[in-house]
Amino acid sequence: MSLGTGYDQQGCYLARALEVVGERWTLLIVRDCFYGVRRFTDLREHLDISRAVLTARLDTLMTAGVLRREVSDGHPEYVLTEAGRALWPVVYLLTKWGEQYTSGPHPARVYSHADCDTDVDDVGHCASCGYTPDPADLIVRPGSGPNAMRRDDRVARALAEPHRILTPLEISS
Amino acid sequence: MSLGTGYDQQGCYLARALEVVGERWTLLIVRDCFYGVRRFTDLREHLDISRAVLTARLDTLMTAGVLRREVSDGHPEYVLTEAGRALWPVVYLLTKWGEQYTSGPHPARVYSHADCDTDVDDVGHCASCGYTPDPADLIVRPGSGPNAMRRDDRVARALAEPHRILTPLEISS
DNA sequence: AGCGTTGGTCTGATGAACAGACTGGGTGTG
DNA sequence: CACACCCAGTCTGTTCATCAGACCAACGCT
Repeated sequence: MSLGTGYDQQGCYLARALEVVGERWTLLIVRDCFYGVRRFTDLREHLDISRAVLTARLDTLMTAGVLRREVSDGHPEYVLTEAGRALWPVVYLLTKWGEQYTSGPHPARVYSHADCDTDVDDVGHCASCGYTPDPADLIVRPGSGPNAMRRDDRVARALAEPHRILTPLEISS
Repeated sequence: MSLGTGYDQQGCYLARALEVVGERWTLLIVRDCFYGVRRFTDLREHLDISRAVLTARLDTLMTAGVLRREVSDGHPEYVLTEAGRALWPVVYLLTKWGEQYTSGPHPARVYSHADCDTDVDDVGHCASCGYTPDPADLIVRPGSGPNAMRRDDRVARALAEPHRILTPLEISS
């Protein structure tokens, strides 16, 4: 996509957005970045995605301005830009939609507002504070349902602990 | 997808949601359904999608419970179910994201609350009523920017008039 | 110098999407 | 009735994307 084979409706911004985040794997990569995954190998291992495709996706996300590549102590890290962080509501709502409308009522992960320790609702609103917190002010933790923690890789194990969104995840080597 | 080649992370509801609405064309089809497009040929013509792929997508959307097929006066019509209508916030937010973060600041379409005639904001909220209206209570109209109305098919012409979302679109033959 | 880890690229096989031809049922029209 | 036309698909051969897995270069460690 994005090379002329895209949705050819230049007037429509939904089509434009989908050229960036509508390809296979892309939104899952973005979600992992929100969870604090930043390294090539960690993304690859957690998503079970081929190296070539991951490289391609990171490239389109970078040229679209969703991710930025930062080299810290020799290793590249992929971090969300402003445009990338603006995708949080989309990721959150789609996850909630999947929870409600694809079989199984047990949330795989629960999100709470760090400032007041209240779980946010289906649209990301914090009832006790009366507003919708930034993703950076949310804590993810695994839910209690049987669907929690199906995978068992280094990233999934790190996410077994409550973790603040948008902060780097500590991944055991 | 959905035939075993899907994202193989059963614990994650985002992945589940993407198996339904994450394929190429799917969300554009859903958006057109919100706009009141209901017939095979109209979808095909407006989206410039191949017949085979449109058939496949309608099938997965129906088995996922997003669309329902209703035969009225001999012709099948595809209408959004409850689960399908629940996708409105996702469609709306992604469109707004595309507007903000892919070049070009001119909204292709503008959405207003039918009850009070106020344009809704970037998260779909109506400032004068103080809540977020249902999609069925919104009116779409083309924006004034240069990006409005690039296409010129029967559906695009019908959408040149202000139109209430989720009501069938009158398409000239 | 040799080995492991990280972050990739390259290659051949498989699967999905595309354009365009074809089909089959219903609907007017002469 | 015969005929054309429209609508909603299916079928086919080609092109393009994805996949698994091999390969490779840079760096660090011992």
